[in-house]
Amino acid sequence: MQPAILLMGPTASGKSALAMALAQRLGGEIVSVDSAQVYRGMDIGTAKPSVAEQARIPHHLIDLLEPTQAYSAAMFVRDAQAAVAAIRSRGRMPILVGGTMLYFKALQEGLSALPQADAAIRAELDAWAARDGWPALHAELARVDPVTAARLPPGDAQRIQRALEVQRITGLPLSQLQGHRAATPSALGPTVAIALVPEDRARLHAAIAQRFDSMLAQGLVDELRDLRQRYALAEGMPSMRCVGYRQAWAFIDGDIDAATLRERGVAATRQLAKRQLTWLRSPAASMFDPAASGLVEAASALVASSS
RNA sequence: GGCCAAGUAGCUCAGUUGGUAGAGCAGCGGAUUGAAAAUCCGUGUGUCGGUGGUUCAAUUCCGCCCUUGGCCA
Repeated sequence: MQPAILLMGPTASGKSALAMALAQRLGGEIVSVDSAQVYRGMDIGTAKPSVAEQARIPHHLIDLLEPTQAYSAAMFVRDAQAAVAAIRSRGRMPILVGGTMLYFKALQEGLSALPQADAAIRAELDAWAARDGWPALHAELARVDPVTAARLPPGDAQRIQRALEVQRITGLPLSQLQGHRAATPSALGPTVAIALVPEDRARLHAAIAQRFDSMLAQGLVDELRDLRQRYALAEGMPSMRCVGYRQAWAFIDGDIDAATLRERGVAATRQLAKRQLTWLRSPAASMFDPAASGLVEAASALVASSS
């Protein structure tokens, strides 16, 4: 079986261009590993491949949902496995490219058998937290799942909420359910992993600033205005928490001026890149095959020639 | 040219009634199991514009100089 290529790296590192070049050369199709590109209409701020690019090389897992909906790591694993299988069945090479490292990890290691999110329970927990604060929910978690509570800081709202949610739905502590992981190595088959790690942080920062400026010039703010016109969007929705959109939202509402939008958007992108680099350095990254084949040299050459 | 104000962390600023300084943001490091472009944890030595003086001790008081902004010529 042909290996699947896993191409990961921080935002603005040139992943997409490299993926296109690889797909062209190797007869591949691209699978987006990106939690933001799944939303329809969010094109500029997610640096989504253009229509022309998508016509040239087939892309998967883009434009899956309305911006009012929510995606998840589990849905990604399901969708990505299906996409990889379909690409292989056509005799082509799957090229998974993106910066959502949790998705790569979930795909490679599998997820425990846990219930999916429950909006009603989350709303209830949010109301509780608004009244008593997250430390109170952390205390509740310590009662029903001491192991998870010990692992989480009292301020980690999202994980505390998830742990309580799982406990309520199943009646079991998350820590117990997370014990065994439903690994799915066979689904992905052999892989070759390539990580694009920028050699110089200052240059990455410059590229990020330049790219955000170009998004603004392309009409990021107007794109969001149109989306808000067409959909009943709310600030807390996963799609609206994406880098750039969150800041543009505040600008449209008049909370910040244009200079602040630019400054905060660039900073948020830098912080995203930093977190992505932390993933790449972490022990979790060693789950990926040490990229040993000549593909890596070929990829490096492509990167060099394109930059 | 004269007068006034301001020069303190990358940025915006606080502060020390004289005992060499601290917030927010940024940056940096880390965590990461159905919202992950999310969520969270950790991390603050900087000729306190320069230089002379007073003092046991100056970033703080005084003189001179430099820079920036404002007002007057």
